[in-house]
Amino acid sequence: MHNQLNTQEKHCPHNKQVTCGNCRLNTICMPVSLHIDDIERLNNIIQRGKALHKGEYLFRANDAFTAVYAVRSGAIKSVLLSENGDEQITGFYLPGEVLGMDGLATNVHTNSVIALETSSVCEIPFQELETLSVQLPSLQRHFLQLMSREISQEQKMIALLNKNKAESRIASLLLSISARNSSRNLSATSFILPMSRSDLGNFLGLTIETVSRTFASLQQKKLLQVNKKEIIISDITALQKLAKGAD
Amino acid sequence: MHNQLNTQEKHCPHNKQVTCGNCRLNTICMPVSLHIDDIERLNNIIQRGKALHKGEYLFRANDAFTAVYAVRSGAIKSVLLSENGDEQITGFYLPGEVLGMDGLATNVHTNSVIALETSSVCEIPFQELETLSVQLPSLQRHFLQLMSREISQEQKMIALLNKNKAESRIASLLLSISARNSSRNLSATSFILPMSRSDLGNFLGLTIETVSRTFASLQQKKLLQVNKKEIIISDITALQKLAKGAD
DNA sequence: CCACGTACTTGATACATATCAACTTGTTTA
DNA sequence: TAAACAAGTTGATATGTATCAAGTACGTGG
Repeated sequence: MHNQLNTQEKHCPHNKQVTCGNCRLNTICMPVSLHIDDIERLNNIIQRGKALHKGEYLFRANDAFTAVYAVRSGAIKSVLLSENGDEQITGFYLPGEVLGMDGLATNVHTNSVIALETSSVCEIPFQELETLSVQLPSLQRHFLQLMSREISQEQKMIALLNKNKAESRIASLLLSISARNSSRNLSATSFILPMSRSDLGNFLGLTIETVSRTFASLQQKKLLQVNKKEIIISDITALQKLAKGAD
Repeated sequence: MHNQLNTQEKHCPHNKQVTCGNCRLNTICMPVSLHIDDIERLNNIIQRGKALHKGEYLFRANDAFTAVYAVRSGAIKSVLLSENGDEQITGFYLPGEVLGMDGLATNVHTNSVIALETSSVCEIPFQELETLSVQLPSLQRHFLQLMSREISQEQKMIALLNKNKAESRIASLLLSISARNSSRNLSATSFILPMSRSDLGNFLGLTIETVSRTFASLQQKKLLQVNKKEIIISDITALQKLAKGAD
């Protein structure tokens, strides 16, 4: 029922004729101006349609780094486990987004990556990607840009955590998901959160109680309607103001 | 007087015969197994010895991205300015470390980069680096690894900010500087902090008062001796425990 | 040498959010 | 259907750090 909102993204695992060339997400995943036959070459190295059920791992910390992954459908989280054992969610990944570059520095993944719901991903073997990049400078450029964007995102996250209060953090996260949905031609104001309150709190550095209270407060202020994981943004301007505000 | 500790790193701006091949920092900056003539080619594209005085900008947010930079001597901070005007220090860079990749995604820098003390940097024009990378796969690899390491670092930073209290944050930062000094064959237990309390607080998400009190407390617990910016680590084991500890 | 500004320290109080606890709701298992 | 469990909500209290305020130490320029 709720899932209906996502229907247009449901991936049919038997639909094997999807290619990078005709993938609806290619403007997000690989928005690089490649010649049609270059896209074909990229297409040839990609393993499509690896399916994951909710809670399943795509890879675990300390696994060998062999590939990066593009999310095709569903939603995925990446988790860093610190020495003292507790977990830090380092990102949520939605369709069209690329993950797994954390393993590049040491050839070993530092994060574990887990499906938040039934999902599918395209696997892009790194060695082939690297080889192909040498021949296609724009592909190399694109890949560097992907990583640079990740760095920028995390820097903004650090600023968010250092300066902003609970309401502002929640507002920022909701706007981030809203914008990413919007770029996939989904509603910017009405969507289902793929993650639990606990995941949200972990990611944003808040307890689940604070997350819960903040949703209640935003709802009371008429900026949102919250029903379980279903979010309707009623006043996106106010939400944006909140997200920017130093408090 | 204090600066004596750093004497061995002081860069003589007139010493033009330093090359990548003989640079004492090349194991940190470009620890890539290049043939001797490949190092020479890298050397040829690098502009050496750009000098900066304390407080001077290397580049500013919104400047065009044209190069990355390796710190040769001194210390440098990078600062992200958010929409509401307040600043977030996103990193401190010590000799041998590479910065400036924040501009890659959009060809415009998102950070401003400022010298914390008299410093010098090597400028590595990005276009040339990119061209050379195509011919030298190990250089390309190395550059990707630099970026990946930056991502990992920032993820750890996010975890630190989300889970750890003031003492733990300060301990982590001191240990980070200690380790980086150590890798340059400087003392791991006795050094001069290049940044102000205010910079420290900004970076770690603490007020300067809290930074000050935390130093006082760590000193009282006999983990440190603090004298202005001079730090002597007395009990590095306890400090490591503090840094890991969830509180 | 003194006045001034900047960086830092120390103390008292306020506040946002963590923590602890009880409860609700929905879901799975027996 | 009941029982057990997981996820989320709501309330009362505790706590770490921000904020406000006053002061000290140091370096600079007059």
